Amino acid sequence: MDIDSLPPRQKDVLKAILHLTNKHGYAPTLAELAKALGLKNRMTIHQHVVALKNKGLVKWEPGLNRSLRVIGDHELEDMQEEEQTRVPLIGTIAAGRPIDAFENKEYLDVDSSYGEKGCFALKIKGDSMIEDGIYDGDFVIVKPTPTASNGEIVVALLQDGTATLKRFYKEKGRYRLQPANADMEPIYVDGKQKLTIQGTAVALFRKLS
Amino acid sequence: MDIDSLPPRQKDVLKAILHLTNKHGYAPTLAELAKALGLKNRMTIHQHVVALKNKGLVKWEPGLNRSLRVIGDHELEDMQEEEQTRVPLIGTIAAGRPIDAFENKEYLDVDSSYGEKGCFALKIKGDSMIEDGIYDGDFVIVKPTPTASNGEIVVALLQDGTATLKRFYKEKGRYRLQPANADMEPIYVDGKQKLTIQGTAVALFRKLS
DNA sequence: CAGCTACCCATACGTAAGTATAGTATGTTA
DNA sequence: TAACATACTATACTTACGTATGGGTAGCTG
Repeated sequence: MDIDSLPPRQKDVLKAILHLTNKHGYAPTLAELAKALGLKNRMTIHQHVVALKNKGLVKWEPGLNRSLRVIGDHELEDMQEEEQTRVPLIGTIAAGRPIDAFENKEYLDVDSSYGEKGCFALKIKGDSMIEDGIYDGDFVIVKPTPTASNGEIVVALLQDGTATLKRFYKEKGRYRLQPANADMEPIYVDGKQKLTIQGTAVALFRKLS
Repeated sequence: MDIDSLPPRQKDVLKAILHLTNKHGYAPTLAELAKALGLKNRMTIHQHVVALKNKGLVKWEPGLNRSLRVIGDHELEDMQEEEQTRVPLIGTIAAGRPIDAFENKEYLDVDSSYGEKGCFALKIKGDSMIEDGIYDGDFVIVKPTPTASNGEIVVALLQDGTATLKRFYKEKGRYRLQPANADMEPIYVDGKQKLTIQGTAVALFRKLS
Protein backbone atom coordinates (compact mmCIF):
# COMPACT_ATOMS: atom_id res chain seq x y z
CA MET A 1 0.00 0.00 0.00
CA ASP A 2 1.56 3.21 -1.13
CA ILE A 3 0.93 6.10 1.20
CA ASP A 4 0.87 8.57 -1.62
CA SER A 5 -2.14 6.91 -3.17
CA LEU A 6 -4.18 7.41 -0.04
CA PRO A 7 -6.99 9.91 -0.01
CA PRO A 8 -5.71 13.21 1.39
CA ARG A 9 -7.22 13.07 4.80
CA GLN A 10 -6.33 9.46 5.46
CA LYS A 11 -2.76 10.33 4.62
CA ASP A 12 -2.91 13.22 7.06
CA VAL A 13 -4.19 10.93 9.77
CA LEU A 14 -1.46 8.39 9.17
CA LYS A 15 1.19 11.05 9.33
CA ALA A 16 -0.30 12.47 12.49
CA ILE A 17 -0.26 9.07 14.16
CA LEU A 18 3.42 8.67 13.30
CA HIS A 19 4.24 12.16 14.35
CA LEU A 20 2.46 12.16 17.68
CA THR A 21 3.68 8.69 18.54
CA ASN A 22 7.27 9.69 17.92
CA LYS A 23 6.82 13.01 19.62
CA HIS A 24 5.33 11.67 22.82
CA GLY A 25 6.61 8.11 22.93
CA TYR A 26 3.13 6.71 23.39
CA ALA A 27 0.15 6.22 21.17
CA PRO A 28 -2.21 9.11 20.52
CA THR A 29 -5.90 9.00 21.29
CA LEU A 30 -8.55 9.69 18.72
CA ALA A 31 -9.23 13.01 20.37
CA GLU A 32 -5.58 14.02 20.20
CA LEU A 33 -5.49 13.12 16.53
CA ALA A 34 -8.65 15.09 15.94
CA LYS A 35 -7.18 18.10 17.64
CA ALA A 36 -3.93 17.84 15.72
CA LEU A 37 -5.88 17.87 12.47
CA GLY A 38 -8.21 20.66 13.44
CA LEU A 39 -11.30 18.55 13.84
CA LYS A 40 -13.92 18.84 16.52
CA ASN A 41 -14.95 15.27 16.80
CA ARG A 42 -12.97 12.13 17.42
CA MET A 43 -15.54 10.09 15.53
CA THR A 44 -14.19 11.49 12.30
CA ILE A 45 -10.80 10.13 13.20
CA HIS A 46 -12.33 6.85 14.15
CA GLN A 47 -13.80 6.49 10.71
CA HIS A 48 -10.49 7.39 9.13
CA VAL A 49 -8.55 4.86 11.16
CA VAL A 50 -11.13 2.20 10.36
CA ALA A 51 -10.44 2.88 6.71
CA LEU A 52 -6.68 2.78 7.32
CA LYS A 53 -7.03 -0.46 9.26
CA ASN A 54 -8.95 -1.98 6.38
CA LYS A 55 -6.05 -1.03 4.14
CA GLY A 56 -3.61 -2.73 6.47
CA LEU A 57 -1.80 0.42 7.51
CA VAL A 58 -2.75 0.70 11.16
CA LYS A 59 -3.80 -1.63 13.91
CA TRP A 60 -5.28 -1.45 17.36
CA GLU A 61 -6.80 -3.67 19.99
CA PRO A 62 -10.52 -3.05 20.13
CA GLY A 63 -11.52 -1.56 23.44
CA LEU A 64 -7.99 -0.82 24.63
CA ASN A 65 -7.08 2.78 25.18
CA ARG A 66 -4.07 4.10 23.25
CA SER A 67 -3.27 0.93 21.37
CA LEU A 68 -3.37 2.50 17.93
CA ARG A 69 -0.20 2.08 15.91
CA VAL A 70 1.07 2.21 12.37
CA ILE A 71 2.10 -1.17 11.05
CA GLY A 72 4.44 -2.00 8.21
CA ASP A 73 7.49 -0.11 7.05
CA HIS A 74 6.31 3.42 7.50
CA GLU A 75 7.89 4.34 10.77
CA LEU A 76 10.87 6.07 9.26
CA GLU A 77 8.76 8.44 7.29
CA ASP A 78 8.09 10.67 10.24
CA MET A 79 11.76 11.34 10.74
CA GLN A 80 12.07 13.61 7.79
CA GLU A 81 9.04 15.54 8.90
CA GLU A 82 10.74 16.44 12.12
CA GLU A 83 13.11 18.97 10.67
CA GLN A 84 10.32 20.97 9.18
CA THR A 85 8.73 21.99 12.42
CA ARG A 86 10.98 24.94 13.04
CA VAL A 87 10.26 28.24 11.42
CA PRO A 88 13.28 29.87 9.77
CA LEU A 89 13.83 33.49 10.60
CA ILE A 90 14.98 34.77 7.27
CA GLY A 91 15.40 38.47 7.79
CA THR A 92 14.08 41.92 8.54
CA ILE A 93 11.27 43.57 6.70
CA ALA A 94 11.02 47.34 6.57
CA ALA A 95 8.71 49.17 4.22
CA GLY A 96 10.51 50.66 1.28
CA ARG A 97 13.46 48.35 1.60
CA PRO A 98 14.23 44.95 0.24
CA ILE A 99 14.10 42.17 2.77
CA ASP A 100 17.32 42.30 4.69
CA ALA A 101 18.30 38.67 4.95
CA PHE A 102 19.96 37.38 8.07
CA GLU A 103 23.36 35.85 7.48
CA ASN A 104 23.15 33.27 10.23
CA LYS A 105 20.54 30.61 10.19
CA GLU A 106 18.12 31.37 12.94
CA TYR A 107 14.88 29.78 13.81
CA LEU A 108 11.80 30.72 15.70
CA ASP A 109 10.46 27.95 17.86
CA VAL A 110 6.76 28.29 17.58
CA ASP A 111 3.85 25.95 17.20
CA SER A 112 5.00 23.09 15.03
CA SER A 113 2.08 23.46 12.67
CA TYR A 114 3.62 26.62 11.25
CA GLY A 115 6.84 24.86 10.38
CA GLU A 116 4.89 22.08 8.79
CA LYS A 117 3.19 24.57 6.54
CA GLY A 118 6.54 25.86 5.38
CA CYS A 119 6.18 29.18 7.16
CA PHE A 120 9.03 31.58 7.63
CA ALA A 121 9.50 34.41 10.06
CA LEU A 122 10.40 38.03 9.55
CA LYS A 123 11.48 40.65 12.02
CA ILE A 124 9.49 43.86 11.76
CA LYS A 125 11.24 47.16 11.39
CA GLY A 126 9.11 50.28 11.54
CA ASP A 127 5.66 51.34 12.61
CA SER A 128 3.55 50.94 9.52
CA MET A 129 1.28 48.37 11.14
CA ILE A 130 1.36 49.73 14.66
CA GLU A 131 -2.38 50.32 14.87
CA ASP A 132 -2.90 46.64 14.19
CA GLY A 133 -0.64 45.83 17.10
CA ILE A 134 2.35 44.90 15.03
CA TYR A 135 5.25 46.73 16.56
CA ASP A 136 8.82 47.41 15.64
CA GLY A 137 10.90 44.44 16.68
CA ASP A 138 8.06 41.97 16.51
CA PHE A 139 8.41 38.72 14.64
CA VAL A 140 5.78 37.85 12.10
CA ILE A 141 5.26 34.32 10.92
CA VAL A 142 4.39 34.16 7.26
CA LYS A 143 2.73 31.33 5.43
CA PRO A 144 3.81 31.23 1.80
CA THR A 145 0.89 31.86 -0.51
CA PRO A 146 0.85 33.41 -3.96
CA THR A 147 -2.51 35.04 -3.39
CA ALA A 148 -4.35 36.67 -0.56
CA SER A 149 -7.84 37.59 0.42
CA ASN A 150 -8.97 41.11 1.17
CA GLY A 151 -7.93 42.23 4.60
CA GLU A 152 -5.18 39.70 5.05
CA ILE A 153 -1.79 40.93 6.11
CA VAL A 154 0.68 40.07 3.39
CA VAL A 155 4.36 40.25 2.68
CA ALA A 156 4.41 41.90 -0.70
CA LEU A 157 7.29 42.44 -3.10
CA LEU A 158 6.92 45.47 -5.28
CA GLN A 159 8.27 45.94 -8.72
CA ASP A 160 11.17 48.01 -7.51
CA GLY A 161 12.41 45.13 -5.44
CA THR A 162 11.27 46.48 -2.12
CA ALA A 163 9.21 44.54 0.35
CA THR A 164 6.45 45.56 2.67
CA LEU A 165 4.04 44.15 5.20
CA LYS A 166 0.57 45.57 4.77
CA ARG A 167 -3.07 44.69 4.64
CA PHE A 168 -4.00 43.60 1.15
CA TYR A 169 -7.08 44.77 -0.68
CA LYS A 170 -8.01 44.08 -4.25
CA GLU A 171 -9.80 47.02 -5.82
CA LYS A 172 -10.90 48.00 -9.28
CA GLY A 173 -7.90 47.71 -11.51
CA ARG A 174 -5.41 47.98 -8.70
CA TYR A 175 -4.22 46.59 -5.39
CA ARG A 176 -4.12 48.55 -2.19
CA LEU A 177 -1.55 47.85 0.46
CA GLN A 178 -2.93 49.48 3.53
CA PRO A 179 -0.74 50.45 6.49
CA ALA A 180 -2.20 50.51 9.97
CA ASN A 181 -0.74 53.86 10.82
CA ALA A 182 -2.69 57.10 10.43
CA ASP A 183 0.47 58.93 9.46
CA MET A 184 1.06 56.75 6.46
CA GLU A 185 -0.58 56.56 3.07
CA PRO A 186 -1.63 53.37 1.35
CA ILE A 187 0.46 51.96 -1.43
CA TYR A 188 -1.44 51.45 -4.63
CA VAL A 189 -0.22 49.01 -7.22
CA ASP A 190 -1.69 49.13 -10.66
CA GLY A 191 -3.26 45.87 -11.70
CA LYS A 192 -0.89 45.61 -14.61
CA GLN A 193 2.20 46.02 -12.52
CA LYS A 194 3.99 43.16 -10.97
CA LEU A 195 3.03 42.51 -7.39
CA THR A 196 4.42 39.42 -5.79
CA ILE A 197 2.83 38.15 -2.65
CA GLN A 198 5.32 36.16 -0.66
CA GLY A 199 2.77 35.04 1.83
CA THR A 200 0.26 35.98 4.46
CA ALA A 201 1.02 36.75 8.06
CA VAL A 202 -0.48 34.03 10.22
CA ALA A 203 1.01 34.76 13.62
CA LEU A 204 2.96 37.28 15.62
CA PHE A 205 5.54 36.81 18.30
CA ARG A 206 6.94 39.53 20.54
CA LYS A 207 9.46 39.55 23.32
CA LEU A 208 8.25 41.70 26.16
CA SER A 209 11.24 41.58 28.38
CA MET B 1 21.69 4.89 36.48
CA ASP B 2 22.82 1.33 35.99
CA ILE B 3 20.00 -1.11 35.58
CA ASP B 4 21.94 -3.86 37.27
CA SER B 5 22.11 -1.93 40.49
CA LEU B 6 18.36 -1.74 40.73
CA PRO B 7 16.50 -3.68 43.38
CA PRO B 8 15.34 -6.99 41.92
CA ARG B 9 11.70 -6.25 41.47
CA GLN B 10 12.22 -2.82 39.99
CA LYS B 11 14.52 -4.40 37.45
CA ASP B 12 11.86 -6.97 36.65
CA VAL B 13 9.30 -4.23 36.14
CA LEU B 14 11.58 -2.27 33.86
CA LYS B 15 12.26 -5.31 31.75
CA ALA B 16 8.58 -6.12 31.58
CA ILE B 17 7.76 -2.63 30.36
CA LEU B 18 10.32 -2.95 27.60
CA HIS B 19 9.20 -6.44 26.71
CA LEU B 20 5.48 -5.75 26.55
CA THR B 21 5.98 -2.48 24.72
CA ASN B 22 8.07 -4.16 22.05
CA LYS B 23 5.76 -7.14 21.90
CA HIS B 24 2.55 -5.20 21.44
CA GLY B 25 3.71 -1.95 19.94
CA TYR B 26 1.90 0.08 22.56
CA ALA B 27 2.45 0.83 26.20
CA PRO B 28 1.37 -1.67 28.84
CA THR B 29 -1.04 -0.86 31.63
CA LEU B 30 -0.23 -1.36 35.26
CA ALA B 31 -2.60 -4.32 35.35
CA GLU B 32 -0.87 -5.96 32.40
CA LEU B 33 2.49 -5.51 34.06
CA ALA B 34 1.13 -6.95 37.28
CA LYS B 35 -0.19 -9.95 35.46
CA ALA B 36 3.08 -10.48 33.63
CA LEU B 37 4.91 -10.49 36.93
CA GLY B 38 2.44 -12.68 38.73
CA LEU B 39 0.99 -10.04 40.98
CA LYS B 40 -2.61 -9.62 41.94
CA ASN B 41 -2.69 -5.92 42.30
CA ARG B 42 -1.69 -3.15 39.98
CA MET B 43 -0.91 -0.92 42.94
CA THR B 44 2.29 -2.81 43.45
CA ILE B 45 3.33 -1.94 39.96
CA HIS B 46 2.32 1.64 40.52
CA GLN B 47 4.66 1.91 43.46
CA HIS B 48 7.46 0.29 41.49
CA VAL B 49 7.07 2.64 38.55
CA VAL B 50 6.97 5.60 40.91
CA ALA B 51 10.32 4.46 42.23
CA LEU B 52 11.63 3.95 38.68
CA LYS B 53 10.35 7.37 37.67
CA ASN B 54 12.17 8.93 40.61
CA LYS B 55 15.34 7.27 39.36
CA GLY B 56 14.80 8.73 35.92
CA LEU B 57 14.23 5.43 34.16
CA VAL B 58 10.59 5.67 33.18
CA LYS B 59 8.16 8.40 32.47
CA TRP B 60 4.45 8.85 32.01
CA GLU B 61 1.86 11.55 31.75
CA PRO B 62 -0.18 11.63 34.95
CA GLY B 63 -3.75 10.67 34.30
CA LEU B 64 -3.23 9.48 30.75
CA ASN B 65 -3.86 5.85 30.02
CA ARG B 66 -1.00 3.85 28.55
CA SER B 67 1.55 6.61 28.52
CA LEU B 68 4.18 4.73 30.49
CA ARG B 69 7.52 4.37 28.72
CA VAL B 70 11.12 3.60 29.47
CA ILE B 71 13.50 6.47 28.90
CA GLY B 72 17.19 5.94 28.32
CA ASP B 73 20.08 8.33 28.59
CA HIS B 74 19.66 9.64 25.09
CA GLU B 75 15.90 9.73 25.29
CA LEU B 76 16.04 11.25 28.73
CA GLU B 77 17.96 14.14 27.32
CA ASP B 78 15.55 14.61 24.47
CA MET B 79 12.55 14.28 26.64
CA GLN B 80 13.70 16.85 29.08
CA GLU B 81 14.41 19.23 26.29
CA GLU B 82 11.05 18.59 24.69
CA GLU B 83 9.21 18.89 27.92
CA GLN B 84 10.80 22.16 28.79
CA THR B 85 10.20 23.67 25.40
CA ARG B 86 6.50 23.64 25.82
CA VAL B 87 4.78 26.30 27.78
CA PRO B 88 1.54 25.22 29.44
CA LEU B 89 -1.44 27.30 28.53
CA ILE B 90 -3.22 27.41 31.83
CA GLY B 91 -6.17 29.66 31.24
CA THR B 92 -7.72 32.98 30.39
CA ILE B 93 -7.01 36.20 32.19
CA ALA B 94 -9.55 39.00 32.22
CA ALA B 95 -9.24 41.98 34.53
CA GLY B 96 -11.60 41.79 37.46
CA ARG B 97 -12.02 38.06 37.19
CA PRO B 98 -10.16 35.13 38.64
CA ILE B 99 -8.01 33.27 36.16
CA ASP B 100 -10.35 30.99 34.27
CA ALA B 101 -8.42 27.75 34.08
CA PHE B 102 -8.60 25.65 30.96
CA GLU B 103 -9.93 22.19 31.43
CA ASN B 104 -7.85 20.53 28.75
CA LYS B 105 -4.10 20.50 28.89
CA GLU B 106 -2.80 22.71 26.16
CA TYR B 107 0.63 23.96 25.40
CA LEU B 108 2.17 26.78 23.49
CA ASP B 109 5.20 25.81 21.46
CA VAL B 110 7.48 28.79 21.72
CA ASP B 111 11.15 29.48 22.08
CA SER B 112 12.65 26.78 24.23
CA SER B 113 14.12 29.23 26.70
CA TYR B 114 10.69 30.10 28.03
CA GLY B 115 9.87 26.50 28.80
CA GLU B 116 13.18 26.13 30.53
CA LYS B 117 12.34 29.01 32.79
CA GLY B 118 9.10 27.37 33.84
CA CYS B 119 6.94 29.92 32.06
CA PHE B 120 3.23 29.48 31.55
CA ALA B 121 0.89 31.06 29.06
CA LEU B 122 -2.37 32.92 29.50
CA LYS B 123 -4.96 33.91 26.96
CA ILE B 124 -5.89 37.57 27.14
CA LYS B 125 -9.47 38.63 27.43
CA GLY B 126 -10.23 42.33 27.21
CA ASP B 127 -8.58 45.55 26.08
CA SER B 128 -6.89 46.86 29.18
CA MET B 129 -3.45 46.67 27.62
CA ILE B 130 -4.42 47.44 24.06
CA GLU B 131 -2.23 50.54 23.80
CA ASP B 132 0.77 48.39 24.56
CA GLY B 133 -0.20 46.12 21.67
CA ILE B 134 -1.64 43.36 23.81
CA TYR B 135 -4.93 42.51 22.25
CA ASP B 136 -7.93 40.43 23.19
CA GLY B 137 -7.23 36.83 22.22
CA ASP B 138 -3.46 37.18 22.43
CA PHE B 139 -1.39 34.73 24.38
CA VAL B 140 1.00 36.09 26.94
CA ILE B 141 3.91 34.06 28.21
CA VAL B 142 4.55 34.62 31.88
CA LYS B 143 7.70 33.91 33.77
CA PRO B 144 6.95 33.09 37.38
CA THR B 145 8.47 35.68 39.68
CA PRO B 146 7.27 36.85 43.10
CA THR B 147 8.47 40.38 42.48
CA ALA B 148 8.62 42.79 39.61
CA SER B 149 10.44 45.94 38.60
CA ASN B 150 8.73 49.17 37.74
CA GLY B 151 7.28 49.14 34.28
CA GLU B 152 7.16 45.40 33.91
CA ILE B 153 3.93 43.81 32.83
CA VAL B 154 2.79 41.48 35.57
CA VAL B 155 0.11 38.97 36.30
CA ALA B 156 -1.16 40.13 39.65
CA LEU B 157 -3.58 38.49 42.00
CA LEU B 158 -5.55 40.93 44.09
CA GLN B 159 -6.86 40.35 47.53
CA ASP B 160 -10.37 39.68 46.26
CA GLY B 161 -9.10 36.72 44.29
CA THR B 162 -9.21 38.40 40.91
CA ALA B 163 -6.36 38.49 38.49
CA THR B 164 -5.14 41.15 36.17
CA LEU B 165 -2.43 41.86 33.67
CA LYS B 166 -1.03 45.35 34.05
CA ARG B 167 2.14 47.36 34.18
CA PHE B 168 3.50 47.33 37.69
CA TYR B 169 4.77 50.40 39.49
CA LYS B 170 5.85 50.65 43.08
CA GLU B 171 4.97 54.00 44.55
CA LYS B 172 5.00 55.55 48.01
CA GLY B 173 3.07 53.24 50.25
CA ARG B 174 1.17 51.56 47.43
CA TYR B 175 1.39 49.70 44.18
CA ARG B 176 -0.03 50.92 40.91
CA LEU B 177 -1.26 48.53 38.29
CA GLN B 178 -1.42 50.58 35.17
CA PRO B 179 -3.58 49.63 32.20
CA ALA B 180 -2.56 50.67 28.70
CA ASN B 181 -5.99 51.92 27.76
CA ALA B 182 -6.93 55.56 28.07
CA ASP B 183 -10.47 54.59 29.01
CA MET B 184 -9.34 52.71 32.10
CA GLU B 185 -8.13 53.84 35.48
CA PRO B 186 -5.16 52.41 37.27
CA ILE B 187 -5.66 49.97 40.09
CA TYR B 188 -4.03 51.08 43.29
CA VAL B 189 -3.18 48.56 45.93
CA ASP B 190 -2.29 49.77 49.38
CA GLY B 191 1.13 48.63 50.46
CA LYS B 192 -0.38 46.82 53.41
CA GLN B 193 -2.78 44.84 51.31
CA LYS B 194 -1.97 41.53 49.84
CA LEU B 195 -0.78 41.69 46.28
CA THR B 196 0.52 38.49 44.77
CA ILE B 197 2.60 38.70 41.68
CA GLN B 198 2.33 35.47 39.73
CA GLY B 199 4.94 36.52 37.26
CA THR B 200 6.02 38.92 34.61
CA ALA B 201 5.01 38.84 31.00
CA VAL B 202 8.04 38.04 28.90
CA ALA B 203 6.54 37.37 25.48
CA LEU B 204 3.41 37.64 23.42
CA PHE B 205 2.03 35.38 20.77
CA ARG B 206 -0.85 36.17 18.48
CA LYS B 207 -2.55 34.23 15.74
CA LEU B 208 -3.26 36.51 12.83
CA SER B 209 -5.22 34.15 10.69
C1' DC C 1 -30.02 8.52 -11.04
C1' DA C 2 -28.13 5.18 -7.32
C1' DG C 3 -24.36 3.54 -4.97
C1' DC C 4 -20.10 4.18 -3.07
C1' DT C 5 -16.20 6.58 -0.91
C1' DA C 6 -14.52 10.33 1.58
C1' DC C 7 -15.22 13.43 5.17
C1' DC C 8 -17.43 16.02 8.58
C1' DC C 9 -20.60 16.42 12.81
C1' DA C 10 -23.29 15.12 17.38
C1' DT C 11 -24.61 12.63 22.00
C1' DA C 12 -24.61 8.74 25.12
C1' DC C 13 -22.91 4.69 27.13
C1' DG C 14 -19.78 1.53 29.09
C1' DT C 15 -15.34 -0.18 30.02
C1' DA C 16 -10.46 0.80 30.62
C1' DA C 17 -7.23 2.26 33.59
C1' DG C 18 -4.92 5.55 36.71
C1' DT C 19 -4.92 7.18 41.28
C1' DA C 20 -6.11 7.76 46.27
C1' DT C 21 -5.97 5.74 50.49
C1' DA C 22 -4.81 2.36 53.49
C1' DG C 23 -2.65 -1.66 55.24
C1' DT C 24 1.13 -5.63 56.33
C1' DA C 25 5.69 -7.79 56.01
C1' DT C 26 10.72 -8.18 55.31
C1' DG C 27 15.41 -6.62 54.83
C1' DT C 28 19.09 -3.25 55.43
C1' DT C 29 21.56 0.36 57.58
C1' DA C 30 22.83 3.96 60.88
C1' DT D 1 16.54 -0.09 68.04
C1' DA D 2 14.40 3.12 64.55
C1' DA D 3 14.09 4.58 60.04
C1' DC D 4 13.92 3.71 55.49
C1' DA D 5 13.53 0.99 51.24
C1' DT D 6 11.47 -2.78 49.09
C1' DA D 7 7.53 -5.44 48.17
C1' DC D 8 3.14 -7.18 48.64
C1' DT D 9 -2.16 -6.60 49.48
C1' DA D 10 -7.07 -4.43 49.36
C1' DT D 11 -11.23 -1.28 47.92
C1' DA D 12 -13.18 2.86 45.98
C1' DC D 13 -13.32 6.74 43.15
C1' DT D 14 -12.65 9.36 39.05
C1' DT D 15 -11.29 10.42 34.59
C1' DA D 16 -9.80 8.70 30.14
C1' DC D 17 -11.30 7.22 26.06
C1' DG D 18 -13.21 3.77 22.76
C1' DT D 19 -17.44 2.57 20.73
C1' DA D 20 -22.37 2.66 19.37
C1' DT D 21 -25.60 5.04 16.99
C1' DG D 22 -27.00 8.45 14.28
C1' DG D 23 -26.89 12.44 11.26
C1' DG D 24 -25.20 15.24 7.24
C1' DT D 25 -22.60 16.94 2.57
C1' DA D 26 -19.67 16.42 -1.49
C1' DG D 27 -17.62 14.11 -5.26
C1' DC D 28 -17.04 10.30 -8.34
C1' DT D 29 -18.51 6.41 -11.15
C1' DG D 30 -21.47 3.03 -13.44
